[in-house]
Amino acid sequence: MRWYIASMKSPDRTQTARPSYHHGDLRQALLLAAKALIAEAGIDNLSLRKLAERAGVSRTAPYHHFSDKNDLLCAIAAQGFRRRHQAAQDTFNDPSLTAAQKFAEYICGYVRFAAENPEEYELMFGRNIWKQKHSTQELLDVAYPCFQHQLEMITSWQASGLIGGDNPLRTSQVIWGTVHGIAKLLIDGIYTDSAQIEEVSQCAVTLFIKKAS
Amino acid sequence: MRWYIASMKSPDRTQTARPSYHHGDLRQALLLAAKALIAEAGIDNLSLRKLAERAGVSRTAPYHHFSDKNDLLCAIAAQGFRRRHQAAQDTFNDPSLTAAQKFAEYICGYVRFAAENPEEYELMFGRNIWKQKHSTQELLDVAYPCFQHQLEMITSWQASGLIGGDNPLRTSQVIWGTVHGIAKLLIDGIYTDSAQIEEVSQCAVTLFIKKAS
DNA sequence: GGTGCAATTTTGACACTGTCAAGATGCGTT
DNA sequence: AACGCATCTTGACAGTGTCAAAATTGCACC
Repeated sequence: MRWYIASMKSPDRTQTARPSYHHGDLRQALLLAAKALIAEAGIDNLSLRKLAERAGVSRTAPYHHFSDKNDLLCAIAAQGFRRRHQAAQDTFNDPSLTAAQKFAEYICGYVRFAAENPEEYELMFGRNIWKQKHSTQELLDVAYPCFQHQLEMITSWQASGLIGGDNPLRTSQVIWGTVHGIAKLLIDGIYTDSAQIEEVSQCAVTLFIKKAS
Repeated sequence: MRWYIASMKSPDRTQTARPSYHHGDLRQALLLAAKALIAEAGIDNLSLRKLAERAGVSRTAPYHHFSDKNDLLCAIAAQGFRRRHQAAQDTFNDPSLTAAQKFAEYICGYVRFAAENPEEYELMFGRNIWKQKHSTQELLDVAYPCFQHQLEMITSWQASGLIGGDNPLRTSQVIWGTVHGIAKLLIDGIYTDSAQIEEVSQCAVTLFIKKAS
């Protein structure tokens, strides 16, 4: 009966009211609540304690579903990679687009994705996650194919003569760097005018595409 | 005489032994000690308390020289901007270099600077500093001319026909994005092999320089 | 030389964080 | 019905940034 009292104290549970002492699907509820909290106040203001309270459980309950705070963040980042990977594959496999259109959509779509989900993108590429051994195996398993797919796309565009360069790996590293850098400068508030996103992306496209001259 | 006892407890003071109760130049000592600590254990592991202990003062002493932890970090970041700005100016004003050489040196030098001072670079562009109103006036005063100078350099290279694009602002935003992105991916450990730095930078140079054909 | 002021430093305290250990609770299986 | 195990809670600890009030000292002025 104790949980009922706790439920009265914090009725603002992201998920539906817990039907019993055991939550049922706390892991999912935590992920949802975490994303909500991050969207409200940013990553820096996310604490496991606030998160637990939001989910209507005690402080240490999350530790039975995530070994660590970092583990939770990696799980959210993994979701982001899945979404981005799916979107990139969709445009690349769209038969109604020319190679040039696909390339332009890759560049603009990448930056747009980061601009529309700044906190999630920050999580996906935050230094705390990738530096050293902080990344979960799940994150690696999801992120690596995403990186690989990027490499394949750019390599194919280069092979078809759409863009310049000679070494495919190096070229794709540069282009990835470009979109990543634009996204970062934008998210971090250094490119203050976020209305210019599309223009900057478009400029990048024209700079990389080889002129047919 | 209390300070003497304190001095015995933590003799590892970055600066020389404090000659009196008043430190003399605690602000400078704190900046030095902070950079040392960051170099040892990274930004995330820097706490004001450890820093104060390292400098041989009490926990709250730093608050009389920096209003905030963020204020301290901004001061370190400002130093980084000054160094980078100086280096960029030096190469740009070097009369023994051609425009193409200057451009290549700008790209490679930028990435090299970030790779050689990863923590400082992280500080200079960390989201916590630029997001919202977290940046000090001093930081703005130092960083803005640095950004401006970058814009001028790239604009001049574009005007001389060395690199493509039409809108100077957009072009320089893309190129800055490229070097920033490469640097970030490198620092955050996503481009694992740091021996490729120069190759990637060089590839970026060749991708941007207009072929004389 | 003594005195008072202002700069500097310290001690104490508070709220908050991540995380561990030990106990409580309830579901599923035997 | 009873046991085991996954799940959740309470209690606790070390660490963090930061504020308020007290202590210490250097310096200018009489």
